[in-house]
Amino acid sequence: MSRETGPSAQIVRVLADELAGLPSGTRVASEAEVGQRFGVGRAAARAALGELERRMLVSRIQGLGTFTRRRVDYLVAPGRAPSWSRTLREAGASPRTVVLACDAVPLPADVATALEVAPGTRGFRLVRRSHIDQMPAAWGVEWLAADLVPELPAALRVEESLDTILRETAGVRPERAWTRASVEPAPEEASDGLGCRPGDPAWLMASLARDGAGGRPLLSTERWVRADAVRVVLELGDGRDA
Amino acid sequence: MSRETGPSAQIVRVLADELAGLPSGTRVASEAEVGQRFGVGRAAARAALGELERRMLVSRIQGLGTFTRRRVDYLVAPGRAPSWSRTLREAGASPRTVVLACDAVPLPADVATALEVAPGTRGFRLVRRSHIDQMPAAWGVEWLAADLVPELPAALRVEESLDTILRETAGVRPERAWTRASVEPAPEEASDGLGCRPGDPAWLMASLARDGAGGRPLLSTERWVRADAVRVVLELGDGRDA
DNA sequence: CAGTGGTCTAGACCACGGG
DNA sequence: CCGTGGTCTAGACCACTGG
Repeated sequence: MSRETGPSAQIVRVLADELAGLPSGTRVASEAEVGQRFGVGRAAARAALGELERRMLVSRIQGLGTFTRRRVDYLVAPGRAPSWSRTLREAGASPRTVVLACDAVPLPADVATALEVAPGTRGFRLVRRSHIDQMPAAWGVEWLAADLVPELPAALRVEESLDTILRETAGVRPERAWTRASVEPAPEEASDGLGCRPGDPAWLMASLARDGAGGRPLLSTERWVRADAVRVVLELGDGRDA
Repeated sequence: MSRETGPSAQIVRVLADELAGLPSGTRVASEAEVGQRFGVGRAAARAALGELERRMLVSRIQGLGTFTRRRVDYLVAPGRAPSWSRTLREAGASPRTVVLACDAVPLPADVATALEVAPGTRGFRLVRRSHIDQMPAAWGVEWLAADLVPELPAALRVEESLDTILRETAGVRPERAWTRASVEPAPEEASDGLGCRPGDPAWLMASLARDGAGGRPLLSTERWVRADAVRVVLELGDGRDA
């Protein structure tokens, strides 16, 4: 263990230690600065910084520089509220969500089945991107029947949280009924929405929320979540164990 | 979309298409061959092959070459059997597990608590590595009380599957009671066991199995699973939804 | 031994973002 | 405009694998 394969491995270790204590968004030395400091060429310095990015310790932005980044914990477990906004706020982050599209359309067959309504029922197709500390972190499509919140577009201009809108306007209590999650290299469609490069690891999460009172399906979502922005933790259990 | 940032992006697309149909383990062109074929230098060819590795389409082994690789699906859901071997065999893979350590020791406090026995109770600390198609895929520690299978070391020399041993020797019916899973850059400890490089994305899965009849805790595990070897899919749900 | 991937240097041009 | 990261070339040495 701890084999040295070259100078850059040592640089990675030194920089990773130094970064450990810094707040999120702090500027990190540029490739040229790292090269001068450790007496290596640009390629070695670049390899070291690239390794830090692969380990999700920094983000590198062309034209801007390299910055420390934190991963926010996002616990998904039965019985927990399905709200992205609230979950992240409780974790100390400042989530922002922007609406990219909010179209009233007939629900496609598979969505209608999941929402337990007749195919072709009017609904909303919502495409949104969520940011954490100004960085894109999640992107995806959400579907819901139109009769739940007929004035959804107007409501979204006032309140970002779909969970809150459903509670206060539709008078329902959304609960996580079903979720499927995995990690995939982001396809181009997703990396565009996430502002990352194709192939970067990302969570693909599909879920269905039901009304706590009555059990009516409320919301069907399929979202991509950047793995370098959110540490998704999934918990399956009978509740007896910590 | 589909912006061209350089020759290597095009090479990636071409090679990814060609690889898509090949069986797992097929040899892929070397860096030199790719460079000659596409008329680029070794750096560009290397970048393209590295990108394919990042996308989990190939494995690259120093001194050997580059080979296609498949990811095996591993569905984790409530009610599903917790057996690694059986789950993967059903997925069409040939799992092998080697025992790295099997020590009879007093169970440490946290494990004893999880297994609901008195601290210091005699138990087995099992360290194992699992392979899929001869490639290391999982590694980790498993704990169980010694009275369940007093002859565990001998039993493991005959039967690889801990699930089978528990069923046939201890007469219990292991069921997944609790699981926590996330994805982390593999720390050095884990990357050694997994035969990958530190920082490669890997699943960290902790779980507890209970006896289906009686509910006694049987097995507490903490395993690392290579994300490029296994496509872990987690499902939380009430069973009403597909 | 030859061939593979892993690392590095030196130098170049480009794309991007901010002043 | 300058500095940033992204890409590329040409060339070198090394570590590892198999025959």
